Amino acid sequence: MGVSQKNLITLLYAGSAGVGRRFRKLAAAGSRRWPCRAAFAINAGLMMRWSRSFLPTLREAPSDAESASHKLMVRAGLVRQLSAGVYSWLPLGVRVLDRIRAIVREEMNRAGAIEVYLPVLHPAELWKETGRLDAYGDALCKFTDRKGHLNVLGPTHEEVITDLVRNANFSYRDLPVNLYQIQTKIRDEPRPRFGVIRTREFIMKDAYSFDADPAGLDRSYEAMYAAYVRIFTRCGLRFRPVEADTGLIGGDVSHEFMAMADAGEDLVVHCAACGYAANREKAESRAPEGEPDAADLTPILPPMKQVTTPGQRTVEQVAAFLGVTPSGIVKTILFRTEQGFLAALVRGDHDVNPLKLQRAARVSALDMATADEIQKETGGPIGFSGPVNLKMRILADSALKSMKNFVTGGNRPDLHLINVNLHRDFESEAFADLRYVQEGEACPRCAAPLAFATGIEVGHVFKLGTKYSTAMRCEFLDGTGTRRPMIMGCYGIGITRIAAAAIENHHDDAGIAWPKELAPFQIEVLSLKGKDDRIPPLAESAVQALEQAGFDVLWDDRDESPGAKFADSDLIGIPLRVVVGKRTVEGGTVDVKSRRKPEQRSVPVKEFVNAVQEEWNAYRP
RNA sequence: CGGGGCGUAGCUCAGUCUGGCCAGAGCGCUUGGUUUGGGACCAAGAGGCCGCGGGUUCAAAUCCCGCCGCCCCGACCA
Repeated sequence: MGVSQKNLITLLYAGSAGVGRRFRKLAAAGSRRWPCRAAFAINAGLMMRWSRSFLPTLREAPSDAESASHKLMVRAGLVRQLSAGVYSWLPLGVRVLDRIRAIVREEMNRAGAIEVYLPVLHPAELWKETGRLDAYGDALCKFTDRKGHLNVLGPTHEEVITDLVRNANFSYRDLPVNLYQIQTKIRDEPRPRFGVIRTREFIMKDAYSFDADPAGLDRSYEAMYAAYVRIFTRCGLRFRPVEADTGLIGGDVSHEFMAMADAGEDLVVHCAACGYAANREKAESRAPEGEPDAADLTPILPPMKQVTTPGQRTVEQVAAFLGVTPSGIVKTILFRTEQGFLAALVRGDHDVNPLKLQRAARVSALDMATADEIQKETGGPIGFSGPVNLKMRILADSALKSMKNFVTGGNRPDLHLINVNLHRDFESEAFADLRYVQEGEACPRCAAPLAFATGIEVGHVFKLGTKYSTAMRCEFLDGTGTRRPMIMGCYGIGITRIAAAAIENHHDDAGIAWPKELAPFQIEVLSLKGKDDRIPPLAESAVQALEQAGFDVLWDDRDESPGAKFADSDLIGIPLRVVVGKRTVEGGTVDVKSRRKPEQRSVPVKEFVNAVQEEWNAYRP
């Protein structure tokens, strides 16, 4: 008790001096021990006064917010919505974006990628070259300029980067090259949702690699994959790389990086036993073993029979009507392709996966047939299609191999067939995996049951091959003097999405608890002034001591009640909190608290910078 | 694109079904005072094209028509 204010201020500074000097010395010596902190040691950390910034916190979440991250981002004053899927970023949010961008830059540069900055405004001609002006669909924002030229607001940048590289006139000696940018993308999403997770305007890091041969692409891809693991680890995300489908383009490798969270839009199929993970489009399951081929049993099978099923269109209706289970029914789904119509056969309780079907059928476009088309092609109405006497390509899911005496549509109104059997009653052109897996099925690698989980796609790496380089003649001269298309890869990261995913992964009822590397500030100093005018100068000296130690500090210097400050502090989720108040004046101590721990430490002022440093080192992730 | 819901103060919402005092509350904001270690208290205030346009009516936040905006669910499995 009764330490004079001057002494306290002196002590607060003294506590920092050692740390500050140590950082300076290390920086001067070019030490690699604290590469990230070196700059801060020379130029002290940054300080912001709450009262002079723009940090509008809200006690209540806006009514249109649904997910935890959406509510908290608005309440903590990180973002404000302007219109559907369009957000303004406020100072605290901007600082989070800065941290994410810094991590991404560091890791991309470390992986050998080179930063560029490409336009958002693209001439439509470029998009015509690859056919994507039409193929991209309604999500592409277009407008006509004053000269009457059609322009595109870039939703992605394959065309622009490919144009840039083809005009650079690279030879094989210049390859590989990997160019990246951090840029705002515009996509007219049909349904923006979950706050900043799916928006019409968002920040993305996109990288494009150009290689001379497939082995080079493999190396580029692996370098990006490794960089992504580092990036999402540093961002503190609970993530998992999952196998993803690439469609028919090249038939190559693709992985999505999913932050596992309830607010996720994507379904991840994974195996706890062996680590297999894939998205819903790509996921497979192990076929049951030892099933007899239906053909072997043909002689003892009962004859196929027609049954009247008035108005029974869906699998559920037919199953109930005939007293069978959906797994005893075969669904016949018609698709329109560029080569005409084809029928996909799957078990009644299974669902056709158009991507797998497209691949198996080797067609480039696939659309479900309309009711009119079904009537015309099968002779029967929708709901009564079947493979018997059907005159078109028929592909069957592998699960049909072990089925016998099943039910199908009869291609006539109110008619189904029972005791239908493969080979005897109809033929399938091929058997293949044509369906989505279901939860609990056997893992394709180890046969353990597969589990489902939702995730937020925060990154995607993709072996493009030569789709764009061929279409746009992005070529290089190889060692023999031959012109060859470059082999491309593309690699995206949703910058704005990471902020939301990090909050989904790190929050509690009171608010956000930022991962160490994403926090907008490292320390928040609360001054609980009351009527004591000696406290603000003490708080300021504490802030300065922390700055000198290299920390970025937010100082809540507002004239608010303690309760309001504590509540806001928990809400915005700065990792470490330092309280300067009555106890500092009376007892010569400040309170240091980690956002991740329930209790706080009371430490003498002369030791407080070291205590903060200790807590900072212990803060995970 | 289909279905559902909502639109009243900066935020959360009541009032609308059953038309009728000056359109309300809490939070936030301003001023004064009292408070000050977990969203303080008292008092006085400011703040509304009741989403927009049209109609019905003596009278519309409220009823009718049209439009716009926002949110949620779904997007064809025969």
